[in-house]
Amino acid sequence: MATIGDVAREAGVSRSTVSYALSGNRPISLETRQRIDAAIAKLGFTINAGARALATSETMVIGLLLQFHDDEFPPAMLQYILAVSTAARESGYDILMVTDSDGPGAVKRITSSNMVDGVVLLDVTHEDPRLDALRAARQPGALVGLPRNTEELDVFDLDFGEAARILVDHLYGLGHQQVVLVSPPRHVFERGGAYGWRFRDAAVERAARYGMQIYPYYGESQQPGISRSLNAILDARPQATALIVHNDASIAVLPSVLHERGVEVPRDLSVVSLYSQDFGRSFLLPYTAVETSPDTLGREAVQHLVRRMSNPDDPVVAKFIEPVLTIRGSTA
Amino acid sequence: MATIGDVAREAGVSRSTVSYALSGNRPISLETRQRIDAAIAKLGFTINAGARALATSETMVIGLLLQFHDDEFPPAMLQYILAVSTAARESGYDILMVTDSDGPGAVKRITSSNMVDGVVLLDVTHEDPRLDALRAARQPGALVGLPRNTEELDVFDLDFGEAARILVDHLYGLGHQQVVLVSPPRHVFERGGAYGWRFRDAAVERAARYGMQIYPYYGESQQPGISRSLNAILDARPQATALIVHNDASIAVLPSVLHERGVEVPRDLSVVSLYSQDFGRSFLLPYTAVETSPDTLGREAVQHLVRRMSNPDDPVVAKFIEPVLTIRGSTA
DNA sequence: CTGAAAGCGCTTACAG
DNA sequence: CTGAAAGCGCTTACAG
Repeated sequence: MATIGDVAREAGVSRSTVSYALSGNRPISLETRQRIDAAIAKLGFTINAGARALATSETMVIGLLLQFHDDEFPPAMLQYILAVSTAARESGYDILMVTDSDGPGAVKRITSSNMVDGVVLLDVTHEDPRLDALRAARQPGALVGLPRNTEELDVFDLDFGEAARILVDHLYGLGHQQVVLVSPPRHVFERGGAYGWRFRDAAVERAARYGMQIYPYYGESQQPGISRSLNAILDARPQATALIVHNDASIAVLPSVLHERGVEVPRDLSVVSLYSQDFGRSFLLPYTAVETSPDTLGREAVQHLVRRMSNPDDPVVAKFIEPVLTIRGSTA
Repeated sequence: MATIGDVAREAGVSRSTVSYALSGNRPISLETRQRIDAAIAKLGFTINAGARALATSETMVIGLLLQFHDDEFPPAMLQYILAVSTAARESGYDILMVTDSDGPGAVKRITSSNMVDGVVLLDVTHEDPRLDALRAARQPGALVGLPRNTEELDVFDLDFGEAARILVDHLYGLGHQQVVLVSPPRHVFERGGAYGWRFRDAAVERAARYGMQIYPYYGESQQPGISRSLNAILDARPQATALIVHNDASIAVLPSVLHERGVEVPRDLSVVSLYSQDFGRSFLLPYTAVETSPDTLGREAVQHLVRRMSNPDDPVVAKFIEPVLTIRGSTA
């Protein structure tokens, strides 16, 4: 492999001049620049990323930490991964994707060995064990999901409380008094997926204020449990006129469950949910829903992370994406 | 950050001794080793991955190249990603995940800048433009999917031809004479997804040999097109007694389509398909099917890649995973 | 506008 | 069993 020294020799200049020509960090005369460009082309030179990283202490790599839990729904996760990856490239960064089951260990490993300039944590839980490792790291991090203690950390998430209020308001405005809520699986709550209770608690509180009856249930994440649980819930609350589904796996299955029961939306039952547009298109979900915006979220997290790398002392950010309701005519 | 020099000073030994203690590349006396371990613990030393990579020319990172096409089904892709990531960690490697839309450019970028020791390409097409870039690289690669020209490259894929024959044989053995085949979307064929025609051509040929009628169709990948196309296909071939579905998005939707049509499996129609067990569990697919084994495939690709890194002159490998039929009672 | 030299944090022949 | 030194391929103050 050609090195910067080979290029320098070929162009008849010093190595530092080649380096400066590459980085643009100081003016180079047109003639010199042309000789260097010619030498680079002739030798097929590409800069060695590792050597540059060692000299500059910048790897131009962002760590992406994720764990795939059985109670998650794959399509949703992939949306976040792609959003983060795309946004990172747009800022000139590559993605080191780490899926170790030992999350804290993974954070420590990639940060303390200086493999990355910063870290994005996906699917952050209430008491996420990775956070201490991240706080101890010299690299900054950006979280997707809301932990109990956000100290020192930049946080990005949908405003699930507001999402719940928007959906309850929407149903209340249409006169619904009896509403069933299907939450994420119990497992998600147990491992601290705060979006579960943030949504549920806000929905319950809002409904109470209006004097509505709301019946919260855990949904399931794996078939045949999903269909079974939806049927059981609907059987248990025949008087309910509306359904709020905050559960990716359940909403994906809902159309066939309702069809099988002979329930027509919105004639027999109003349905609202939360999911991204892409997700809805994959699964033919014609429901009025709050957009979950994994693209926006992933992109914001990366962009803020990149900004923080250069401005470590900026104030900590907690950004909650404004929920937007998309009316699709599934309520009456 | 503590460096190897700090550790050496703290332990009262030379930097080389610390390095050798770390790598285990030469014997160290017990006493020295203990002093070094104590110093490492005291200083919280972690080796700098970039500096080590520069000195050894080994990054311990594998590049994972993928592109997400609209005509693909997210859950299947995520299975490959996780399999590759897990297998890599088991061999001590991290994953640099690259999703650039410019695939060849991405291969060139990460290989020529020495960011990775090897590359896994997902979703390889018949005339994959990334292959030339890979052949030009000094790092080895492993492909998942079968290109026209496999020269110099290690290839891993399911044996789709054999999978087709197994399914046709199974239907023939049960006496079926009129069979509909739903292939991947037309787009997949057009961009060179060889698994589409490898399966279809083998199925057609096998059926012809038995004197069976087989009717191949392209499926769709996005709702509402998927349901619509399945209905159109079934309408067009009322005489067919069996359905072979080689299309992730279509098989996921099939249960609800058939239910809606009042078709009972296997009483009214026999159904066979290809999908992984995990995939079937996510979508409640009770069909007799060939297992697609993304886990095995991803793992094999990584393990061979790691082997090739140390043995660059081993003969090229083309490994086609043996299809295994899982009987789930959806045929009669 | 350009160059010589020190330094980033490691590894590994070479020597003892 | 251990150390001094050169080298991996860059960047960047310092000097002119």
